[in-house]
Amino acid sequence: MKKILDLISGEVAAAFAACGYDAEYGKVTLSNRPDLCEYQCNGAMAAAKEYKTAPFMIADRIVEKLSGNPMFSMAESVKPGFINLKLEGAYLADYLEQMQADTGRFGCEKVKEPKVIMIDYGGPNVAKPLHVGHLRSAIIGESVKRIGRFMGHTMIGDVHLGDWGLQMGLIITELKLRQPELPYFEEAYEGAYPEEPPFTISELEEIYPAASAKSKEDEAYKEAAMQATFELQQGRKGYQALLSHILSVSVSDLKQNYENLVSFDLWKGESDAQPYIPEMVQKMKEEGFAYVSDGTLVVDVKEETDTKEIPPCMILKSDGASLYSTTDLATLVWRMQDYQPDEIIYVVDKRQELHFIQVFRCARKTGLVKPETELKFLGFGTMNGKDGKPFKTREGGVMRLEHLISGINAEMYKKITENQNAKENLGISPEEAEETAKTVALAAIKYGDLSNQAGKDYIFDVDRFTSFEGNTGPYILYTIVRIKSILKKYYGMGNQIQEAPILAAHSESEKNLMLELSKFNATMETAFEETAPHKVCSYIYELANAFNSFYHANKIMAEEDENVRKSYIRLLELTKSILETCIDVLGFSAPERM
RNA sequence: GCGACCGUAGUCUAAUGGAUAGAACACUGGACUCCGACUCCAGCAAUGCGGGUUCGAUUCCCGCCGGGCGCACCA
Repeated sequence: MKKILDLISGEVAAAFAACGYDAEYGKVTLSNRPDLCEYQCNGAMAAAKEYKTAPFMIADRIVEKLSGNPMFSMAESVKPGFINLKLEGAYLADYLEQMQADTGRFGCEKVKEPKVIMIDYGGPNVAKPLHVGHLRSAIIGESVKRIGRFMGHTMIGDVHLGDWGLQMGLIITELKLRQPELPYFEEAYEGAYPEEPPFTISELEEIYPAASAKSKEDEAYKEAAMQATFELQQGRKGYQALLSHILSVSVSDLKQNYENLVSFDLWKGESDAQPYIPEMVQKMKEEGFAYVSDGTLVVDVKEETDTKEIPPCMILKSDGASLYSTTDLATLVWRMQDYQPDEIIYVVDKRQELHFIQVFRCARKTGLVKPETELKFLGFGTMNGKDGKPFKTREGGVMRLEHLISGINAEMYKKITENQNAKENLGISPEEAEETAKTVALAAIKYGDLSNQAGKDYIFDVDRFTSFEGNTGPYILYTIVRIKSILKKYYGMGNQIQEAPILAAHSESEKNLMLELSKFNATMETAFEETAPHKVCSYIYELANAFNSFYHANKIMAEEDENVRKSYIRLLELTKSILETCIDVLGFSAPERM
């Protein structure tokens, strides 16, 4: 289905053309003065210069041309040259009728040329617990993936584990110190390694920070860790076996922690890029891109238009070990080979932008990706606490993700049960309350994050996010639940709405709701094009508001005119479907009651 | 030092170069005999400073002030 703005623009553009002006000037946008009109066209002012005519003269002519057009209930020109429009109620009702008939899509067409888009998000480190820093990448990445999928693209989400750098060397070094008798450290060992890992997840989580701390104080220890990293990368068997243990223990733990939060299509890591490194490096050398500088192997990525010196992209350290850039580049090798993506989106902390500029430029220069493959850096800001500083526990440490989530679950559970006891007793059992609390808590967290522009820092305020009032996830869910409740009651009384048409609006609040509903397809499109989930959030907030205003201004079940009543119910159905579709692409869902 | 980013009501946040800068929280005042009042309605209140481009600037350009960030052998 065409977007309503395009349909309107079509009419207005035709009017411009009929008056002898360029149809391009007929572009219509949403009004920014809802008190005056619903849509506006500013083309007359832009056209004034070209045709050397006063803008309001042009606007007057266009308005005259539009008079009698069944699409509009109002078309007027306002000085200096605005063209203000209101949509005819019957036209809008018909548009919604078509939307509802378009099951599951509600008027939003899939793209004509679907792309294969890989999305690199999550980025947890093995052997380290997930902490709040991982939350944004997961939430934003998941939503971008779902929005893209809704638009018809093939979206492939890859967790891109941090499993290859110095951290692995640190763990090996520390483990060797603690359990030197293990066969993994015996270089001449020929036998099979044990199947059971020599540590549990909690031991692993303790080993890494301990090793990391030691390496900062003990130079020799750090040397050993770097040596172990290098040997692991060179394929030393015992270390490789240890790596698989670390991975298996860690990944099963990560999967558990990510459950319900996000779902990755691929569980690849940096280590999966290792097999591609030697050949990639060799090729870069042969083709003259890579050269030795200060003992390291680098590729220049400067460009003439740079306003500052962009350091070269480092491919190998002076000891021959690979590093961050190396695995990111080699990861591109297998991604191109296995999936031939048209685009790759990296959802990463914005502080890493320079690194990705280097990697992207290097990949292009050395031909790792096709020239037409788009590499996009979607940098997100820091999640701060109420004090405006990076989010910490009360003690000042890093907050584990599972603790953050369980804390909010408990908070929501409290609210739901308190409400049960206080005002409306819906007969929710403790078990249902617990499930519902999880659903609402997830919505609170995700909505709180996604309603901000990704690139900006934001304040994670538990009290605000979990509130049922204001621009919050729970408010959206409440609205959905309320609609479900009304519909349930309506159908429960044996009512049916088959064959009932959606009627033109009878009131301002109803028309406003209908106008909001009609924006669905345009919202999804821009949210995808701008990789901006926050646009979906502000849309559903406005839609929820429009619904609640309508609800208060009109009696739905008690409406006397049966046709009007049925039309109202159809609006509720459509509102519910669209809200549910939107929260689904944001990555959460609504309970039956709350 | 160099570079890029950000600066909007008390707080938090939105706005393809357009009209009177839009919400939320907080605050003030209203609305439940009724479909879920965890709701709704009304009010108060903001573009860091100074130039420039434009018919028109939160938006584009320049300078200043303020804030966090990044600058090759961590990831």
